[in-house]
Amino acid sequence: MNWKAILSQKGYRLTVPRKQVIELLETAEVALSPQQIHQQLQQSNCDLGLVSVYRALDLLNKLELVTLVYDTQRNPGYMLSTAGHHHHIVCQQCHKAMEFSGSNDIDGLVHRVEEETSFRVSSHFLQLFGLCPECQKIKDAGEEH
Amino acid sequence: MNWKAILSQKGYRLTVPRKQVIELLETAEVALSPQQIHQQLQQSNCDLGLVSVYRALDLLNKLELVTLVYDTQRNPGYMLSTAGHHHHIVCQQCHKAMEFSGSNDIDGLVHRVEEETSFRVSSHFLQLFGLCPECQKIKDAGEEH
DNA sequence: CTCGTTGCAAACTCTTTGCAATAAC
DNA sequence: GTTATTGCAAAGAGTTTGCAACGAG
Repeated sequence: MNWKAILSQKGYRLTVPRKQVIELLETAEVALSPQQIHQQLQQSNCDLGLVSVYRALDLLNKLELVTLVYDTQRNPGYMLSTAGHHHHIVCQQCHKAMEFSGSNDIDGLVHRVEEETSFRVSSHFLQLFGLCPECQKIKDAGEEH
Repeated sequence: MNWKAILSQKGYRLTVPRKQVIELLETAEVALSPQQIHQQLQQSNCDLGLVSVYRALDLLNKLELVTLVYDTQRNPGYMLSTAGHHHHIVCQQCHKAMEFSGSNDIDGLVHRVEEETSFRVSSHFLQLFGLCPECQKIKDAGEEH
């Protein structure tokens, strides 16, 4: 289940910009914004336009190969997605992001809210913010004495 | 616990634009974007600048008198907030938004994720999307025969 | 009277679009 | 060769900022 197969299966081409964006995201633990991706690729001597980054991310997002998350300031960040519906926890300090599967836990809540509000719930967005282990250590060390 | 008291207590002035923005939000069931607020006030012969709407909302948000929610397209919308930490359910059709209190239900999830990921969770963002009762009726009626 | 606040215009950031040149297949 | 895709430049949306004029306390 690799991205190349998915792309060509749907009639999309395996182009250099798409390859570079995916390869960068594969090495990144952190969710990256379009601008960050562009910048980092420039520094790796990949001479692609910012517009292509946007278009690659749009497509990959549409194909559910990447996921869009937000930091606490609501800046967008993209990361590779794994199968299924996932939520994300984002480090407020270094912006490292991890997926977790939380749908089961939310089902009860969704049902309660449906009863309370008479809305019919079709989707949800949940994101946690906090500190990753590394940034906790840094913070704790900084707070000593 | 009215907004006038809160404003003046903190040294902010009770100005016309702030009054108009709050009064509009008091009558609105729907979460409104800065632009929508500006437009609707213009139509009510309130001649205030869009910039003032932004600044009023910024302040009111900072004072936690209004809350910022998003629709499925990630357009921002402001609504009056009630006390405590709340989440929102937003109608995908008419953008009507309602608050619900869900923190208790999420605590278990938060603890599980903290153990799974070793992150320390400090805040979360949860928003549900769906159809409000009215839009359900419209949709169901439209789907007949 | 004083100082927070407004309104305008201009700047800014992020994102999208049109179109000719390019490259995947 | 055909057609999707790129890159540029330009447009667009939404938001922020500087500053003189204004008005709430």
